[in-house]
Amino acid sequence: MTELTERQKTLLILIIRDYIESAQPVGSKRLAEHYNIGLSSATIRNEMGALTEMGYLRQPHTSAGRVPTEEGYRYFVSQMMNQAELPASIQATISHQFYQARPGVEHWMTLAASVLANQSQGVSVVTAPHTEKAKYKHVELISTQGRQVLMVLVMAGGELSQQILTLAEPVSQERLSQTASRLNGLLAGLAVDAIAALPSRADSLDQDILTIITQDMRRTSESVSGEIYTDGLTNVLSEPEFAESDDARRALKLFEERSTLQDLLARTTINSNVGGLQVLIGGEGEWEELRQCSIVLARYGVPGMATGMLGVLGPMRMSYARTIPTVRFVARLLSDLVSDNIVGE
Amino acid sequence: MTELTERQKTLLILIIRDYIESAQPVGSKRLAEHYNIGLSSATIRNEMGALTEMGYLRQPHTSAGRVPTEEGYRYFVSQMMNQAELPASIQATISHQFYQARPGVEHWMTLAASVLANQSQGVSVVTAPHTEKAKYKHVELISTQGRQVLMVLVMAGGELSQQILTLAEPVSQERLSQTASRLNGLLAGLAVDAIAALPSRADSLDQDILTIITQDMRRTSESVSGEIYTDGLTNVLSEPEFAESDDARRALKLFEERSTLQDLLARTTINSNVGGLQVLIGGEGEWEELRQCSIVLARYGVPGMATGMLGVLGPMRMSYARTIPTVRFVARLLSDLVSDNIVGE
DNA sequence: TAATGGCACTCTCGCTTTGAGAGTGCTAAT
DNA sequence: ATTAGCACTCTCAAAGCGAGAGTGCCATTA
Repeated sequence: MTELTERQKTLLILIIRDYIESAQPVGSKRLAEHYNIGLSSATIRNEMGALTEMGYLRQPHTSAGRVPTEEGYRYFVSQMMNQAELPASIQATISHQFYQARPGVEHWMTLAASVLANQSQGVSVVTAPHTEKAKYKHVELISTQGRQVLMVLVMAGGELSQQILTLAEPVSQERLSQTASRLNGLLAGLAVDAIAALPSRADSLDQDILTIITQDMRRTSESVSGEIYTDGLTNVLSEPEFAESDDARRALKLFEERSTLQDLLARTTINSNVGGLQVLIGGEGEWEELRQCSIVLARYGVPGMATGMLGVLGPMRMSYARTIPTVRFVARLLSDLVSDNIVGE
Repeated sequence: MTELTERQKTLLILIIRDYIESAQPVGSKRLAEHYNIGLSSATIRNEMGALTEMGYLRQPHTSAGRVPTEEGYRYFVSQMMNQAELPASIQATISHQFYQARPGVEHWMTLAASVLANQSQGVSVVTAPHTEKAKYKHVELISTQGRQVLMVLVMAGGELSQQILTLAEPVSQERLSQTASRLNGLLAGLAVDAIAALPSRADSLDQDILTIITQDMRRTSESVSGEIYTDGLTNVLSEPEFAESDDARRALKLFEERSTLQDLLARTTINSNVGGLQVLIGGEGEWEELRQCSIVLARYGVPGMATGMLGVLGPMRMSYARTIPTVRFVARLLSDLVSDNIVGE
């Protein structure tokens, strides 16, 4: 694939921009009229021919305008990756929303998903901060009724896990508190492997709880991501390219089922770092359901401590110019939030 | 509106059943051929005319078959309300799923939503158990880092609320535990009003936490329902009646926005009791977005202690015969779960 | 020699036309 | 009371048709 001339670059970007706005194949005449490039439609036609030859454009049928190929989008995105800051006014609005939201990971995630969905008019997904090597921080045991006990386990990084246990026999709150306090002393800062390696406890209640804690921490460690929040599922339904086919339905289904979504996130972001930003165009051959879609993804958090993902799904002709800066900005914002509020070891 | 003859009843139910299956206007000839009622198409035509006259049926255009009106559906539903148990095998499958799910309200809700969505092929919604008069049960304060403190508040009925607090200055875990323990002693079993009426505490940390607890409990008391879980958003998109118009999108949007959904649940179930079951057909004039939809709703839980809602949204021609028993069964199941695991006072 | 104007050609899209099919209501006969 | 028959109505899908938009190519221009 040969180099693009300066003029071809300008033209290509113009075409893609126009197509993103209008959702309709763009022709040479329309281009020449609407934008005052100093070129006639004939010249543009020639260049379009060249761009088509090189694989950046495509014509739906012999006599329609041109439409960007995945390759074209990829070029387009690579061009705007570096620049493109979110307007200060929008930054302020978003920051403000976070500032006055109720504190708590849960609310931040919901808010982040909502902001992303609204700004980008796409489907957003945010995963809660998560550590791969869970470390013990604190446990609480709260007697509820009879043999029921509510266990709240806090891990370093801030992840929480709650569970209702049913004990073999009723136990007083006092005894539960003592057990919790003993375990807190014993386990503070330990990773799951270290805990598993500990000798059995003499007290049988202590031992039971310890076992459950280990299970719980293992489960947390093994899961690929924290809880998943989505928003804007319906946004994408109004896009014209999804009006007819049920491609949209299938893509949404993918996003609704957490397990497959987790899989997708895991596979695609295995090598993406905090601060980085990744754009998947057309499913990249991997995901049949996403043939017509693009995803903008970023990782946020404090590497090694707790990180999460956030992203936006939209039609392939989504407004990258709007989505990419938004994702980047929200990622930074969440990173700050995490590092400010992280639960230390 | 005069009485229906026995034959008219049979016919009406047959017609609706057929329409629910086929999604197409049903004509007299088709009816006479497929079901062996001992009647000719002409007779059926006459009866259909009568039923149309009475408002139970409608013809989309002069020469198409008949389609049920909302009134028709209402009659149909009222007929099946009493009978209709879920097949034992399905009951067993569902129970089994709950049995082997991880314990915890959060997981039960997710599972309930999933079961409802799958069984009914509609959009499901489940709200977590919630009490209107929140009573204090327990608080935990966990020091995280510097001035950050994680507060976990447990209320009678089992509702949880977590929050990250930022104190004015760092406080040791020991002092936090003492505060928590003092407050637990002081507040056990109290309702929010009683707590608000308490005299100020001497210790300023105690007082600060107390204020936050009060706020939190008030917020919980005021909210109409517990957290909302949904599933199956995409199910409804494959229905033929939503293929073209964006009615589906609007209905889904309604379900995606928790605030409006809460409003809907609040308004429609204000007078429905645990055990009862309510079917909203065509939005009942109240909800423009739901003109083409029906909702099957039930309340579950222990009245006075903690109750929640669950329901299914589908097209007006949803399979009531499948949905109604499922909703009823899951409601019973959740009620049992709540009363078994309720956090006592 | 790069850019342009002109022209013949192609293909889609929206419009109307048309005929088959399904369903109805009415009436006369059983 | 039920049914067979018939004329009538209306939708839906297929087919035909013309306008419009866009293309590629070639001769001409600056």
